Amino acid sequence: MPRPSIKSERKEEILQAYERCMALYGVEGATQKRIAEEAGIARPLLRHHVGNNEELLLEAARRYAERCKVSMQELADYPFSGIEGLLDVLFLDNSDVTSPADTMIATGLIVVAQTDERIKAIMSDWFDDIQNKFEQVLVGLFPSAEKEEIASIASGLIGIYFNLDALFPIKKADVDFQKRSYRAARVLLMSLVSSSGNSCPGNSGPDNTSVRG
Amino acid sequence: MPRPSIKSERKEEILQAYERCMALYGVEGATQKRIAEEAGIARPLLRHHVGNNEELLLEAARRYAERCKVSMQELADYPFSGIEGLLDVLFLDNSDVTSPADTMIATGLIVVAQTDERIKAIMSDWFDDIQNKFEQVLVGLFPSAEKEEIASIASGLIGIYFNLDALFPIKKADVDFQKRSYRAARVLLMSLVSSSGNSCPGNSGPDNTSVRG
DNA sequence: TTATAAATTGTCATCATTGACAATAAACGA
DNA sequence: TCGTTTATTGTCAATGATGACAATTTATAA
Repeated sequence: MPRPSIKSERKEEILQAYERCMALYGVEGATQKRIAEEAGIARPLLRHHVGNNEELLLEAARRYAERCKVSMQELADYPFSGIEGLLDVLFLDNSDVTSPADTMIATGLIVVAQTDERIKAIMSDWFDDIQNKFEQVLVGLFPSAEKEEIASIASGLIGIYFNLDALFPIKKADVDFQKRSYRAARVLLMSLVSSSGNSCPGNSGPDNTSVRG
Repeated sequence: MPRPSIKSERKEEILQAYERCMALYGVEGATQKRIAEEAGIARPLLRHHVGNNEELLLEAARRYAERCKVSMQELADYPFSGIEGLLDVLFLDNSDVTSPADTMIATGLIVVAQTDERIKAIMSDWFDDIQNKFEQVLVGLFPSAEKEEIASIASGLIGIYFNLDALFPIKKADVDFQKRSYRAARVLLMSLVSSSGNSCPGNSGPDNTSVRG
């Protein structure tokens, strides 16, 4: 008899709007007013569907981490043919493991993690998962490579990849920067080719292909 | 006859306090109240010595970029003996090219750059300078290496280095992560050893040495 | 149709932040 | 000592953000 609850859907919409605001204005700049406008609803509904500011932030962080986990699982499950395949997925704009906005949300949440232990725990797990999934991908590509070497290259790749996304607002037009990141990532991957027994799957760069614009 | 002006000194103190607040609370979370408390002065003095919110932010961004420029110049002037010397300066905690807080300030300013063209211009120059200085260092270490290869490795190193700092709040206790970043950076540098005609300056890792705590 | 529970809207008090200005205290030269 | 300029403090209004609640509307089952 009651009116059917759409709380879960609305909550999802609100948290999505929250993420967009965090990416654009920073965590502290993502006010309820902006979130409500972005979601196209009235502000009091934020409270109704999710909760007060504290609950909003916590739920948004949880949702963000969960969303990244799903993306990373897809990455880990993807049947990469070789180094170039992985590089394309990570650095060419047709795919979307994560978006620049995602990385900017992460940097904002990491700042908050300094003063909020719950956010810190969420983001710590968030990063561990990313590291694990990158290692899984590399193990798939280089089964005979040393585990420590795999882990190091994974961390390096993540760094280069995150850096590219984090600088997107000021470097989106800088194709050279994108190419350099691509090449550096390839150098890291190539080190696994030579150290393990694999054959080299070619080393032609992205050169004239379209890069993240 | 007038009372001597200490505006420049006070301004410096205020902007330093502003940076500390940005690193801890994010750009939007760095309120005048917090800045004044951090600087140990009364809030109206912010206005007196620097200006309103807009001027505060712009001056802080300028000062930050200038400070990084100086650090980067020191890095470029440093007489590195070899790969390990550079790696130590970048990844071991006795040195301080930039601090984790600096990287967090940068990520915050980059978010603001999306909605403020002046900040965007400042941060774009900021990054170009860092890229140039890293390339200078690498040219010094590998004079015969290809220019494009130098540029790529520089970008990769910057990414790994920034990533390490950006994740500091959630990974400061994770020595493994720091070691992995170090090793990945070494792999990048080693690629220049083999591609240019240099002799290999050794490949012993940081293993049991103290890493950024 | 009607009861029920949820969604939605409207509104208000409270608090925090900012901008602005007046008033006072301090330092230095004449 | 006195005058001038600056630093510093105190204060207030305006704005914006948040939390809370009442009132209304809506959708469904009985």
